[in-house]
Amino acid sequence: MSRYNVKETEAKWQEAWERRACFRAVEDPSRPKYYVLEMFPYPSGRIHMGHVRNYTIGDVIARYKRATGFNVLHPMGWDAFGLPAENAALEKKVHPAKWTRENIATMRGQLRTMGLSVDWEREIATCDVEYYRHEQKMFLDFLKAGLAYRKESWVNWDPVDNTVLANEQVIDGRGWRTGALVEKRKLSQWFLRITAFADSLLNDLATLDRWPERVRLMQENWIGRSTGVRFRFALAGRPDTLEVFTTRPDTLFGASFAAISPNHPLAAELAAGNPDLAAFIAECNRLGTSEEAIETAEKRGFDTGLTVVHPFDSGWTLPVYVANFVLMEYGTGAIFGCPAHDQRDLDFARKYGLPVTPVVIPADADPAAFTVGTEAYTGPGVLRNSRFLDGMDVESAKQEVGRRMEEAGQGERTTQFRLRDWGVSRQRYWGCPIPVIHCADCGAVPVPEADLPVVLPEDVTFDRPGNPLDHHPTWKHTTCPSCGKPAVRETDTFDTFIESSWYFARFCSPHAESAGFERGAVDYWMPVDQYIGGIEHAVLHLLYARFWTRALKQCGYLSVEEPFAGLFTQGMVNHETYKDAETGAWLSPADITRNDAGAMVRADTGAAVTVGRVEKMSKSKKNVVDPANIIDTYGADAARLFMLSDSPPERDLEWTEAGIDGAWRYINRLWRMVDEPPVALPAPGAALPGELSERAVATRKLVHKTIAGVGDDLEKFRFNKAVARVRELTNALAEIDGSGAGEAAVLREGYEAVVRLIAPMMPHLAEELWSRLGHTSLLAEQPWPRADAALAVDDTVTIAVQVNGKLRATLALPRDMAREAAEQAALADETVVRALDGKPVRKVIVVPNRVINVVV
RNA sequence: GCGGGCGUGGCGGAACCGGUAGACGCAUCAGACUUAAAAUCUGAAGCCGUCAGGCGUGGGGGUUCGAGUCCCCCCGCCCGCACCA
Repeated sequence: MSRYNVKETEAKWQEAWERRACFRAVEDPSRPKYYVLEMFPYPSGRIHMGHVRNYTIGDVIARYKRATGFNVLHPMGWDAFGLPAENAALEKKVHPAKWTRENIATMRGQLRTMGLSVDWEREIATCDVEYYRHEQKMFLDFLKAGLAYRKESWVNWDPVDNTVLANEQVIDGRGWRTGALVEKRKLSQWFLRITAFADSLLNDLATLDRWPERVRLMQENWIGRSTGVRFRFALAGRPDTLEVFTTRPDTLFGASFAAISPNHPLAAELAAGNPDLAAFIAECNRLGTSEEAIETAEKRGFDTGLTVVHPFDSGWTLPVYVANFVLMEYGTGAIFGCPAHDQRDLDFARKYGLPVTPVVIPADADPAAFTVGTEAYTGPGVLRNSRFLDGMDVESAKQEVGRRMEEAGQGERTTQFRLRDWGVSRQRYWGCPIPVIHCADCGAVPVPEADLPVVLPEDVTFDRPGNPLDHHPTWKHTTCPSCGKPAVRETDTFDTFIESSWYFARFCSPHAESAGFERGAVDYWMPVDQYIGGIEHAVLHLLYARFWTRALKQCGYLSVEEPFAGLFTQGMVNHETYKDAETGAWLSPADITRNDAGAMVRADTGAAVTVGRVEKMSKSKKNVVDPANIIDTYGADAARLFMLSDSPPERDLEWTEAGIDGAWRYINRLWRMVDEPPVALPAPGAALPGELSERAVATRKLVHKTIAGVGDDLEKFRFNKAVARVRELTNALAEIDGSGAGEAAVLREGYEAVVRLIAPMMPHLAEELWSRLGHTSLLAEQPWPRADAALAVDDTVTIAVQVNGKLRATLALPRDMAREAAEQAALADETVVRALDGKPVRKVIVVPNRVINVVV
């Protein structure tokens, strides 16, 4: 018995595909295109199981779509700028460029062993000047279009990384990478006007019907649109006004106070002459935004002594508080409080003894008796105690107040977003230089297009904290493009989310020199038909990419608005965790073995091991399995099969030794079956004989059902079901000894079907078996098999017979049998008769080809 | 707190539109081959019961001839957001 030589075989077919350039993508307007893209990897050093899962899923889609006639673009590249390279520079004294390029080389080699149907000629790395020079140009165009601007602003400062973080990089008041408590600093920063597209980014989510619902929801919440009225209170005894934003202008006659944020300019002004207030503000800021603080923070305020005048009654004034729950970053940093209809305002009012006047009464409540206790009423109802609004519903009252405000010039109806503009300046070295020069006289001047690219210098040192670009002896010194005087370059670099905001377009023409991409190529390939990646990018990356695409469109670069027509978010790869029972130290799966008693112990010492929860593979918990080792031992196909079996792709997958063994066993079983058939098979392409045994006919039916089923499963990302179906067919084929009429021919048909159906999942094995079946063509270039629709349906069906809904028998009957005949057959069945026990039949329900229910 | 998702054998998971619950795999057990083991092959198996049969999809109720699937209430787990006026 020969054995399947994985290593040789996988290498052989990878070379064959390469030689034939099977996966090279060429624009061809006469054919329908399909762009499959997995989120490109950060070159961290080695590939991990998450990559294997991601790229396996993408490759199945790419190979399947190619076989079904699409012109497929399936590229690969590197998200190569970013902090880890600088950390490596500090820790290991390696230059970030060297570290990054070496990692890319390693990981490229590892990905190649997976046998991905990738067009490697399109490979890009975002740290190459050939890549990032184009985003410098885009940025200049955004500047001209008013989509980029500079503003002095408070930034989140990570004291460990010495860098600015975006709001979304701050989690519970801590840096997302370092976990360090974030500080506030004021710096001049570049911003991209993502809010200019807030409406479009929100509304067009509805058109993304091939995106997961929850991703759309998360983006919707992130953008956070709300409509309301922005208006100005007159401050009693002062010439200025206090501007507030409200979504409930209808409750204006229920107002009992106004409140401003501790960071509001007015608060700062008042604090200057009031030490108590200054102390209160300082305390609010100290509390910060930490998880605990928000959860338990009590509503607290400080009465400023100022009052504002009610906009519709000059004789009515409201006290102005500084309140800890009012955010400076949202709206105007000031509100009016209506306790009866807002829980926060109610908590506040109860604490400070402010009046609570209900002005919206539920339709079914008695207006005279309706009161608000400890819970604010936020539902619909009829306006009361509200003068000219009395009797209106909430919506009309909102509009009426807005209208009157606008008439009086006191305010206007507006839309407010939670989304803020995207701060893109980073005080880092390993990123794309921001193409701007600072001149003492002319200010921030864009680098002229002719002077692009601004190349990131590589001769830098990391011996001092802060940004090496800043310390570089010559790099930043230049002359002002506007006045010619000495000036300095911007030493900040771009947020690396910028590179990943347009790489999908670059893949369309990765070698274009005069522009980031050629118009014709992008028009042909974009949008990405199927994008695949982790859920962790649900908001940031995907929102930025959607924004950048809109900005590019506005600047005339391309014609699409949505970069990703379809999105699939895969689950994580998990593994059991292990700890030394005595020391509590995490142990890697490689350190564990089973002793003779079957217990988990340390392989080195034999000491007892505690088996912990199944968790996401992570270095910190040491529960990682290196895919390179797996591929080296079992081959790429086994790893790929394991990734696709059992767990649906959107769910988490538990990596187990038993699972990879199972995959390996199946590969060998299939190989043996095809390599040593029970009878000699007819030549490839030979016609089926006219006479077929009953078993042969049944097998053909299963073959064609499986072909139809697997295609359907792959279309719907049900890879686990596709695998199950193919295994079912394999089991059936293994039963056939070839002795009956026509069985040898049916075995060939069946083997070929299995081989072709597994090709997207296990391409090397499939290619090898295809060749062993006598074909000289490459399977990678063969079309997807077609199911014979006539064979894919059964002419005998198994019908369940129930008595009062309980299963009593199953009958094999011809498909589409007449109801009466089916009913007779059911009533004649022995077990059914016994179950009826002579009782009169009241009714018989017949569901054709499925079930017969006898009711007694 | 708000929003979303999930709950099926020992385990991962199937079950199209309300119609035979447990496909496929893992683990387990028995048998064959072997001096033996591994590998491989054959077979068993939701649970209770000797059989007849009964019970079973987190729990309780409902709709229906029929419910894992639909409706109501409850429990548990996971994810996202978090004072957004």
